[in-house]
Amino acid sequence: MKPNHSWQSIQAEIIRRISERIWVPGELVPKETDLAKEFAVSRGTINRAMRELANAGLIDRKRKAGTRVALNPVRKATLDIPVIRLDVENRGVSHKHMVLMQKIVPAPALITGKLGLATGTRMLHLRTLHFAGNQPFLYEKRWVNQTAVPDILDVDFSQISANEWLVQNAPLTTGDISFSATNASKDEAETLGAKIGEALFLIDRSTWIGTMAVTNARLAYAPGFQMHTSL
Amino acid sequence: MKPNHSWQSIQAEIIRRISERIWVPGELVPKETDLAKEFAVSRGTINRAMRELANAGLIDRKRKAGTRVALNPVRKATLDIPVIRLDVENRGVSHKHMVLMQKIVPAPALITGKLGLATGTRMLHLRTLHFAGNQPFLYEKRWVNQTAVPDILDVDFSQISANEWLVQNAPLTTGDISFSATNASKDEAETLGAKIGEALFLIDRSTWIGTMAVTNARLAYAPGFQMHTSL
DNA sequence: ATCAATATTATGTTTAGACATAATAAATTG
DNA sequence: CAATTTATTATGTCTAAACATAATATTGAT
Repeated sequence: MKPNHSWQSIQAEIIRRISERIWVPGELVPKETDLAKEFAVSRGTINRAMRELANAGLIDRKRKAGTRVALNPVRKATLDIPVIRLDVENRGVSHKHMVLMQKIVPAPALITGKLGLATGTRMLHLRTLHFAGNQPFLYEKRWVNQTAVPDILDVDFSQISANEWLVQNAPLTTGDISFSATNASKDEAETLGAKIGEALFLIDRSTWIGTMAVTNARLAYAPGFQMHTSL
Repeated sequence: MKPNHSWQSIQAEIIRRISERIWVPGELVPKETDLAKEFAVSRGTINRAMRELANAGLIDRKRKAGTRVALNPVRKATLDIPVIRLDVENRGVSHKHMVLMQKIVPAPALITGKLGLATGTRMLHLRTLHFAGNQPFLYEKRWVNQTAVPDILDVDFSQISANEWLVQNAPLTTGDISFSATNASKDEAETLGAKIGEALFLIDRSTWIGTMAVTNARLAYAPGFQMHTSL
């Protein structure tokens, strides 16, 4: 039998029924076998269409209990976290970076705490200023666990930024990110060409390979920066 | 034949091979039929395991050309955008809100511009202060297109916040979000109990149903707010 | 050699059937 | 009646086979 409906068209129809309240939030929707009959497709196709909507939080599915339209659909925004160089270049300007500091010292407790390392662990500390064209774009303070990526000690960071080296050489890390706002310190203001106290967008990211802590980066963006995405 | 490998265990193994560089970025990986043989599963199971990795940007797949490990894996962070009330309650404190202003006036050009409405369009303007426990949490300035959701004019916003009403009554909107940082204005500082100039985390969100603009919300979070997610 | 037509191929989708699993409902027991 | 066991059921996963589709590779014509 040739399919009159692709899983994508069925998914679109399901979304329509939810958005137009033909299927009411909190209520059961027809089961897969019934929908399969209605659309004249196999159950697998219905399952494919619904599975992604469940992942997206639009519907709640439970074995035996059936499928319900979510009461409070949690909207999910996906943020692409590209390499900083590509992030800059995608804005249509050239990227360059400058290493302001590079040393191996015992990391502060704040950092070892976040990464779950012993206090006083000696780590590679880097401060890098990234430029978008001639404008300071991002001030990066990074701590790297030498034990996790020993090769990093041989890297010439004037050639490749630590950010990019790590993405290429320690891919597929797990991690967590937090976004916040902070008033520019004197150091940050001078480095980014901002005024002291000016509001900066801040990303704090810690990454691990398995359970091995790799790096913590504190990214302070120049004033006016916006991170943008669509729903 | 009973499966020795679930699609998830296969996916984990693929991830391992990529992260441990057994499969090198840029290089072709074995084709589905070969992997199916190796893991003694059907091709469908391999496809299921790989498809999600392709969506996640970890691998690039092309018909006939095969599958390659992505050169610059773009990490994707997914942010849950829940109803503000649930966001607060998930932090373990009670939520309440207070409507500070409610009026129907011609919207400023900044707003109509973002939403693609005619300049001077009369819109419902709301200013709402959300509390986490007794602490101001979020100052919301919202513009609503009455034409898109006429029922909103009858809503008692002391009972339900505009945010929650819209999530429930105008679900499945598309939209875009931008995140930034701003220095607290006098109004914002007084409302949120912050100091003038203090750095505030800002979310600006515009939503549409199809091509019909629904609302623009400017959410200024109290100092210290962090938005958190994992990779 | 260059360009267009054709064949090949890896992934994409779908089906019908089967069994697994989790959650509920029903039946049974104390 | 409450607590436990058993049956039921909707979703979750998997298979083997088939056809569709988009790229690439090859062939053939100019």
